[in-house]
Amino acid sequence: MSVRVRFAPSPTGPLHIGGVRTALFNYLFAKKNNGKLILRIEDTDQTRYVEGAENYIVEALQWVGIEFDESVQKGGIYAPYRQSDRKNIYSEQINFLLKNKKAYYAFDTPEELEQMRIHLQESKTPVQHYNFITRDKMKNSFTLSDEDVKQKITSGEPYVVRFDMPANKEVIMNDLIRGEIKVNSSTLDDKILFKSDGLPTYHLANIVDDHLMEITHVIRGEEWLPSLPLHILLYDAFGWNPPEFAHLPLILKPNGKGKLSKRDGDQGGFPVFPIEWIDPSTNEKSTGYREYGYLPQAVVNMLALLGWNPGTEQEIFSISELSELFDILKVQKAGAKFDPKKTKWFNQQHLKKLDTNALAEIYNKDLKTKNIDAKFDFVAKVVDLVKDRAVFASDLWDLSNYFFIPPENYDEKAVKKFWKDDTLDIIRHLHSLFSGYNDFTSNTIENNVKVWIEQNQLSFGKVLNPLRILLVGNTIGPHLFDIIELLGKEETLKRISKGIKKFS
RNA sequence: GGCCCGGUCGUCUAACGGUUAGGACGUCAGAUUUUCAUUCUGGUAAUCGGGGUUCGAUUCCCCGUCGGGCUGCCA
Repeated sequence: MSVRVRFAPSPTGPLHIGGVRTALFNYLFAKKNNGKLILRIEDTDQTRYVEGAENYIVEALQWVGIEFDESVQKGGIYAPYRQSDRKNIYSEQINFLLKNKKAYYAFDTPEELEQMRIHLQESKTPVQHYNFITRDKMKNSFTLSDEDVKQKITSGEPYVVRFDMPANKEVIMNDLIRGEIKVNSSTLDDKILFKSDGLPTYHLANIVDDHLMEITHVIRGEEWLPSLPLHILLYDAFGWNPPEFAHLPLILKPNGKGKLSKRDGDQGGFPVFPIEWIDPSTNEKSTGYREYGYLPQAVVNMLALLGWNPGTEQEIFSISELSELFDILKVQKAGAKFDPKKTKWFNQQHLKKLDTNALAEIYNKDLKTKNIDAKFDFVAKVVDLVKDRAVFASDLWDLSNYFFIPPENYDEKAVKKFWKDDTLDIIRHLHSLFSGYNDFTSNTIENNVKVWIEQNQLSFGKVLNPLRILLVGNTIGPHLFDIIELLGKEETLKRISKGIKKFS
């Protein structure tokens, strides 16, 4: 049987970076096993519907490079792929469970349920659930006569359908990552499978769809582990074979206390969403990895190694390398704390691997938004010179803006440190020296200047630092003579003259 | 409270039951450099605690402890 896995997000807001990792692991697993990856939208909670969330999910996943074989957009033979479009399927399936006494009707109001919970809490019962004990005191198929139930339903009274959770049954499960897990069903509850709004809950919908869509492996977050026994029992109730399960460890806050959340990103100054999200109700904007300047391949690399590794000492991978190497059995059991610093390092590494033209392409777009129209060749040369010191593509501007705009001011500290009484004379000499050069290439100028420095018994620092200040505005940047060559004779002399005027 | 899952440097992690417990990020120091950055070299630092099993436990078992998740007509 060929592998079929799914990523099943709920369109209740932007996709969290943890969700992206779950999608990634599904993708890698599918690729590794020559299987298919399905995107299924789980929108059975209409009260939590958020405008734009579904589009966001699709765009975000596309950005990181996760492609689906079947989805709402792409279609497929198991369509529809949006749960709100599959309502009739769930009603049919819930009737099957009802008919076979695996599920039952319940008419308790939210207030009555709340009462029950308070009661159980006060009585300090060890297991505080709507279950085989407490249901005898509630309004449901067990306590009401068949006629009453029928009457209530036909009269339009709201009802839910609950799972008839058996008592004292050892449920033995297997998880690809964690191994065997045992739970006694008496600690579980009669979960609602079908809501009074006519839609299924996640529990019902995901079992029905996974079965109908012939999903072979369910790879999802660890937060689903507690409902695994329910799911197994549901497959059993339907008489279906369950797929294999793998529950991924959670991504934790950098300090390790709890799941990573949006707040952590705001406080720690790092994104937790793949791409920018603007909350439609508050207009609040959250910057994404994309807007922050992260490369998608770096995000993928970082995410893949958060909770998994191939067992070698290699750290930098492309998504296709990961697809080759991925092994679900090697996924870590413990939650992994998110490390913003290492994430930056991953980006730096991938930025370095990027070829100059590709990076220049990105930078050129950036320049255009700043209304700077430079020749591509020139941009590429600039990029080549400064790319080693960039962590983000967005660093490029800070690193090289002086190539496009002459410095307006000179850094005060740098001036104070390097501009001495005799500096102006030296700079004047350099100006006339440069004016005489016809060959304005880095090496030639460097050799000439060095000879001149030695002849006049000056030091490099004394000459080159002030010169750098006039050309760059500060004592930073790549090899000075490379800068000079790129700037060209005319521009170099212009900047020196400007400096002479300023300091005269 | 109940149920479930976890615990190797600060962080991500490696280690057929036998290793001087390895690598990476970070950090610190040094080297290189006209500057900043890069780069290079080196240092730093860990098996949660207690019992077992074993000739020998990071590794297997039990207890404790700590951490996390779940406990909704949410997913």
